[in-house]
Amino acid sequence: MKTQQENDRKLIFDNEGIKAFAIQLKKIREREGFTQSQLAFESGLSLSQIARIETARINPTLSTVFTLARTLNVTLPDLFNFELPPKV
Amino acid sequence: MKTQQENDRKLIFDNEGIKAFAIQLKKIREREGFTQSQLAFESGLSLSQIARIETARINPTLSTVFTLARTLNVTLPDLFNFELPPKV
DNA sequence: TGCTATTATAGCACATGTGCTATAATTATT
DNA sequence: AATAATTATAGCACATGTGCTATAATAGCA
Repeated sequence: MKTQQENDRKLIFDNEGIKAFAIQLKKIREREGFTQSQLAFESGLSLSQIARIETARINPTLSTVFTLARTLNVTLPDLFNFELPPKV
Repeated sequence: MKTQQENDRKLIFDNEGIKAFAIQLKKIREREGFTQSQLAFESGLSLSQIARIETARINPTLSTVFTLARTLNVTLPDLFNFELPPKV
């Protein structure tokens, strides 16, 4: 019976970066005049996923982020125009 | 017995975007003078993961990408300074 | 040509992202 | 306050990202 993390694999979850992205997404979404619901519908992503991203509960994939950028009609440098906080 | 995809869940895998990012990462990595191996070691990511990203085999998470940006010492707008291809 | 460094593949196990559905909590509107 | 709109949580199932290890393929270089 294996207990959790009995080995040495270390997964990275970048809390600081994920939080910063959450704030940025919310800012851009509101700037572009979308509700979470609209963004979900138009992007094909699920509403729960949008909420999870904006509350920094999850670590989204690039595919998800790219889909958001396309739907919001913003460039990647615009969407990623924020300072990446240092790892704590 | 469930067969694959007997339901309607559609997962997005943004082939075009992932490929564009693969090219960009390789470009930036070489520009910054890293081998895949060095980048892996210094970032704490696995070498296989770096290779998988640069060959567009996988859809990395933001945490992974943020870790790469920090190690390569580039800003996010720099790392994401490429055109997102339209979804086909 | 061989040797070495570098990059790419492969397979496994585990962790987790995502869709879906439902519900709760919060915020805006009247 | 009451209602509606919006956002946040939760739980499940499935797909897949990631680390690890090993090996193969390729590229540079003597």
